[in-house]
Amino acid sequence: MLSERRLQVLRAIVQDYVGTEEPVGSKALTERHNLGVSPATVRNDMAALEDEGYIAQPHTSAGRIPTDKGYRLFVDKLAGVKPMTAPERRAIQNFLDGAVDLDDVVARTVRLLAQLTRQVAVVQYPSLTRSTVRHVELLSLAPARLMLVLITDTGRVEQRMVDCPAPFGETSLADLRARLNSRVAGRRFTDVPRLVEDLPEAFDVEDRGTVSTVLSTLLETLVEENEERLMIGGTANLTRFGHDFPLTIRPVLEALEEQVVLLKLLGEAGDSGMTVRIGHENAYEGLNSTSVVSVGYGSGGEAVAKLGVVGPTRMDYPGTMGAVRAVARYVGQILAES
Amino acid sequence: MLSERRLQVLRAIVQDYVGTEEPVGSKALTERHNLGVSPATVRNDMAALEDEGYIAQPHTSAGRIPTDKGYRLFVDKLAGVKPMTAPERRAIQNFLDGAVDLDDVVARTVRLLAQLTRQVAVVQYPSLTRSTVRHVELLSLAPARLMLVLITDTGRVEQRMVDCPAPFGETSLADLRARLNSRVAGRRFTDVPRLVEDLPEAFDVEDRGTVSTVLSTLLETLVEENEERLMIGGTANLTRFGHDFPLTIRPVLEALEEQVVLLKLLGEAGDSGMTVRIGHENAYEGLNSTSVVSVGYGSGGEAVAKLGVVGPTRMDYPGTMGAVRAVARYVGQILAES
DNA sequence: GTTGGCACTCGCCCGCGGTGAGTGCCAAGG
DNA sequence: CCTTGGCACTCACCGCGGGCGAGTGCCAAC
Repeated sequence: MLSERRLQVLRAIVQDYVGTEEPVGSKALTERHNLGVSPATVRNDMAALEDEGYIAQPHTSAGRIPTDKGYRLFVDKLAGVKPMTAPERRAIQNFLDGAVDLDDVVARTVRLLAQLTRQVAVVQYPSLTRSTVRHVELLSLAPARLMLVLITDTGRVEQRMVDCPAPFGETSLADLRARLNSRVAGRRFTDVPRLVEDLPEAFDVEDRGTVSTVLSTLLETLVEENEERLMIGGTANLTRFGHDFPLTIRPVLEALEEQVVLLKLLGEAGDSGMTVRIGHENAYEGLNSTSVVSVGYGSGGEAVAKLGVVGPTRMDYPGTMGAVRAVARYVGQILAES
Repeated sequence: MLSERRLQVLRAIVQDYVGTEEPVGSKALTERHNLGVSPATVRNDMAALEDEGYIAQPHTSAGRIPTDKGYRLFVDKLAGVKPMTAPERRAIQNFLDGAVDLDDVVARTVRLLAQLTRQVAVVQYPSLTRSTVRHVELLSLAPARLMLVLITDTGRVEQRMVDCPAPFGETSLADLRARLNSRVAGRRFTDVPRLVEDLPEAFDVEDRGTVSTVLSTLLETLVEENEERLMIGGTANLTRFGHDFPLTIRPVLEALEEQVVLLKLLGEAGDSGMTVRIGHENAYEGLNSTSVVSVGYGSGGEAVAKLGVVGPTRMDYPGTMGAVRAVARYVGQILAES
């Protein structure tokens, strides 16, 4: 177990390194933080911290930098979440309040997060599986061609074309529309399959084919759109990454373009509370020198999607976590209002 | 006017520089291209080309690199568009054929372009103003709350909430829906305002407020969504930019996040045929060291939107132009089919 | 107009020593 | 046992100078 002072030394190292981006030595530490001990003592502590794997030196006779393990300890035990200041909170609210629709909310959230944290922001669209159906609409485009429109409680809209096996009259269409909505409106997406199962039986034999087709298209939409979308922004902040550019930045950009990777990343994070994944804790290799801070957000108490930021392991964790948490809260409020 | 051989020398310089990324000298030129003259002669030609501003030397006693003006001449007079090979064409078609909806078409197009050109791809969503209305749908969500759904011939769907000044009965709703569609279905978006102008007059006095609200929401949608969306991809290719990284790449990433800038960029390009903007020809300062190759695409003979790539001025113009043109054609086909 | 020769320029590479921040170790003191 | 000052050592970084070589411009000859 590490003594209290050694933890303080680790904290000081992390803070200084995050600020200066340069390996920090014993002398600089004692000068900038009044630890009440001499550099020699700090050196002993640093040696101990290095033995335990919390810090490392890039090369002999240089200062120390935190390891992933060091950051982990820092985040878990040594640092809190820095709350936003009142003006910041007002700015967040004002900025998000101007949004006109769901796309706009997400777009604004991304910009905001990127600006606040000066890092790459990732925002997942509210998930379909956890939402409820607001309305299902059926439009007749041609005698044997329908359009199915699905509207969610989060304001998301999905549409699909349906080619009918047989012509489908306006009366039948109105009937189907009414029955469908009475069964699924207000219900969770996951419940829909069960709720519409026996619907074809209520129709004439000649219409059953079409009804079945419509239903299977609806179910497909639920499944397909379960491959959720997300929006990213602030990639220009990657240029502040470090000195050894191309090699660090390239895999990150590649990862950011692979939505599958990002979704998995967000998905792996815990469902409740904020998750911080540091360096090699990220399963995806290209993100081994980055940290991901993510949190769920939603209109009620329940999270419908996640958002977060991707930045260098050398990041201001308390500040970043504060910003992420605050933004998630306000987005939740906005969604609840609309 | 430049002699034929001098043009050939310029062409050779561009080709070599694009290949090697290093200033090219007279000796290397005569070795790699059989120009039939000696290095000394080429030196004279190069001096002339430099006088005219087509090439420049980064510093005294180094090889030459093309200037923006040099690239311009190369693109206009010296290079054609390199057609895609048959296997490439098949690959493009196969890849795009798998798309399930408009979003997917755009997403696939971006990936494809980025991969083919190894540069940053930009694809604009088919524009609303140039499209026609397929269908307008009105849904009653609450007694005084409607949802307006607009479906375009390109498969795009936009939705808006409408808060009615007064309750609106189902009969009136069906009436409005029918009248609206009979007037605007199949018509161009730009014609819609004129076509619905006198619609409120056909309704009872108590409904006119709502009808007007619906109509103005519809018109707003047309205008607002005129701020078109686009999708970008392949940003990881920016890492292949050059040696002086951060300074070059940062403004480009910033420009790419500013959709307004990109849209303006695409908008400025000519409406028909392929446009190449080289270096300082781009109005936006951050893109002064990049070239933008863009072309319109559309389902019929008419362009409904644009797509293109952004890359270093030192790019393979014939190959890039070939890829851009080919992709635009196939996307047009896909849109026409659906 | 083309060519070979030639002197010149200048960026790049490499090895050099000086500098200084930082370390590890040790012996002395609380 | 922990802390502290002292001290020798390491090594990245910086600036300097010289050799190298690709590339140039000029010129005289063809």
